Amino acid sequence: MARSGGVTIRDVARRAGVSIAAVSMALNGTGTLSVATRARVRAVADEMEYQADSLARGLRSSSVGAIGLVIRSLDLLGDYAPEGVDVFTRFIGATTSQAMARGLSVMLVPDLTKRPTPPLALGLDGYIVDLPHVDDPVVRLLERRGIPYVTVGRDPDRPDFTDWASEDGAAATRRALDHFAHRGAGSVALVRGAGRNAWNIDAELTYREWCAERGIAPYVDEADERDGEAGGRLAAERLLAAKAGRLPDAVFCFTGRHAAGLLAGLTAAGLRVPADVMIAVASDSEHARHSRPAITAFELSTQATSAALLDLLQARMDGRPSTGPILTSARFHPRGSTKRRA
Amino acid sequence: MARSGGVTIRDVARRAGVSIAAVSMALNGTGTLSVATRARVRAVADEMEYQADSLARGLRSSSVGAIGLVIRSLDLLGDYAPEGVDVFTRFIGATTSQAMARGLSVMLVPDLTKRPTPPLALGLDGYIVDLPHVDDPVVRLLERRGIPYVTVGRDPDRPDFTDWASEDGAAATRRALDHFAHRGAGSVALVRGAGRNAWNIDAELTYREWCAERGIAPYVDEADERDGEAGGRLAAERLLAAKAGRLPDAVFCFTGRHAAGLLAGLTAAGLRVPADVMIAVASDSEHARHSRPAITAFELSTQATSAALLDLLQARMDGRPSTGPILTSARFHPRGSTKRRA
DNA sequence: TTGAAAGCGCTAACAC
DNA sequence: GTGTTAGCGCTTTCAA
Repeated sequence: MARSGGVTIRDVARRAGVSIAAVSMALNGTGTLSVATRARVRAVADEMEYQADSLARGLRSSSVGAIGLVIRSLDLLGDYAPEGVDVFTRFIGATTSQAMARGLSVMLVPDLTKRPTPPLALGLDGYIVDLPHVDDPVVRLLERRGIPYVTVGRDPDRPDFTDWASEDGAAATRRALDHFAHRGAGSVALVRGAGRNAWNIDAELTYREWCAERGIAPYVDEADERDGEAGGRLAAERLLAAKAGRLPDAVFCFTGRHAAGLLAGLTAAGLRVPADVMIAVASDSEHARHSRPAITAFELSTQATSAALLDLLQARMDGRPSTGPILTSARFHPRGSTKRRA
Repeated sequence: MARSGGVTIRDVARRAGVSIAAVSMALNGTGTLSVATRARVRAVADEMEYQADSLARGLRSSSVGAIGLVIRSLDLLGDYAPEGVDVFTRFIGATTSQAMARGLSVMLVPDLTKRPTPPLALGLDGYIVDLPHVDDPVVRLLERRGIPYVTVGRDPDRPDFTDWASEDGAAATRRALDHFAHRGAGSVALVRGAGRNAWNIDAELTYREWCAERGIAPYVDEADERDGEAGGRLAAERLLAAKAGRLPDAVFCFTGRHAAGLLAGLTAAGLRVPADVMIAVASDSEHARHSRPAITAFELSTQATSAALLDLLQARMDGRPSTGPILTSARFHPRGSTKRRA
């Protein structure tokens, strides 16, 4: 008791001289009550500042008015506030604001397949899963439990699943590669993340297509997201070792920290950016903005993506048909790292 | 039913050949059960992947394993993902990560005094209130309901309340002002936010003290946080009008957007920064970093503050005595906007 | 050492 | 129209 302030439906019923059922109906606008009773009950409830306990209500009605947000990349990173990575925190803020506007609360949930399961995690009305990876246990769990969910980026395992929204990664990748070409790059390398998610998989695909179209030999390296800048530096070393004399004219990275590490690694080896090698990154970040030179990057359309996701999720929760997938476009910010004469 | 996956305590009891009470006791380590029974029940529960429904559990035990996070500044701003403001989203990420490490879930809650009350809001175990303002209804509500809470920044109304943590605003303000003085500033103006919170109130106090110590006439202006950059531009106009011939050598702002607007306004009026006027801001942000010149700013120690708050909150929830308040120190980043010869 | 039973606060059938 | 009643899944006396 008392958790919701002491005053329960029983108190209101007593005071209004009706049954608790009448109170419930009056307040929820259900059942068949006379207008008079309904009004009187409402008045009494207001006066007593009665608030239905959402726990108890949820227990009955299987709906608590809250959704969960799982950021798979952070689960894998093992750090929910990584330095210099504001992509996720922005996304969280945007999603929260959009959800609140719809009367939904948002709960940040860490990998809910790990024990102990975060409290309330399985009681939420729905989920947004950011970047599910191949064979993702979180998606499997939600699926098995029948909890509605939508994803950021398609589920790599289920081409038929349409409840997802995402930045248009293919468009961004092409834009970056064209930008390189336009700035005189003949060969372009790619440093993708290690995570088996749509973001990494699809952008690599786009890159390979683009190379094929131009008869360029692709060079794809992979850096672990968890390694952060160090991962980028390792990629630089591998690149230098592999392509010794014939370094690519440009490198496209997927994460800000890799890009920053790559920049540092190449610079340390005596190369000049952008004169010798250009660098661009698929998602803007502190690292991209603060490197010297600043790294050309895409600013994600977080607000639009969040709104799309909530539209999709609410449709799912209400049993309406899916209108997904929904693609949003990132804004391109050319910076010093690609500043060459066209 | 089914909300937690279909398998209930009843199923486990049946399968283990015991009563549901025995299952509850076995799993919670309560009551007096034989070691054998306890073990057997646990085994069965594991095998069935049984998970207690935290809603139902909360209904009985008044504890759901989740805390709420209310960001008052965002409530007032009316926008939960304002552009160029990453202070809050960072804070949310940091708090969530720290909470998860302690087995707590975090729910982001908008102003819970507004109707309709966000679901679950009143059922949470405790709250972190970011920057309560004078006469804050959220604090009053939590107080009245007896829900444990801690605040970021002291509650301006209750000097005796010790369950708070914060950046050391006084130290930062002094540091900025000294930095100005060291760079040759004889007069310094202040542009504070309009919010009646500890952040604004205390920093103004520090500023006035600092001025008094040096016999400098204080100039304090106030810009509404909701106005963003435009608010800073208005402050610039007022400053130009008020101090016509004798402009201050430097201005200290409290928010990144005000600082950026101020910079834009002064520049538009033909003034040069930092040559004519220096600018610094109390909290780092996109605007501070991206302005030209970049604006000298303090990078808040988000992680440390979050950790401190959770320590305090857990103490409160467990009924342990308070060890607050706890102050953390922001890191100073001198940038172009104060780049004058010392 | 165990089980039966009484609720937590609420909603939704079903009687009246 | 309105009230009675049976639970939702769980914890916790209290008797056995």
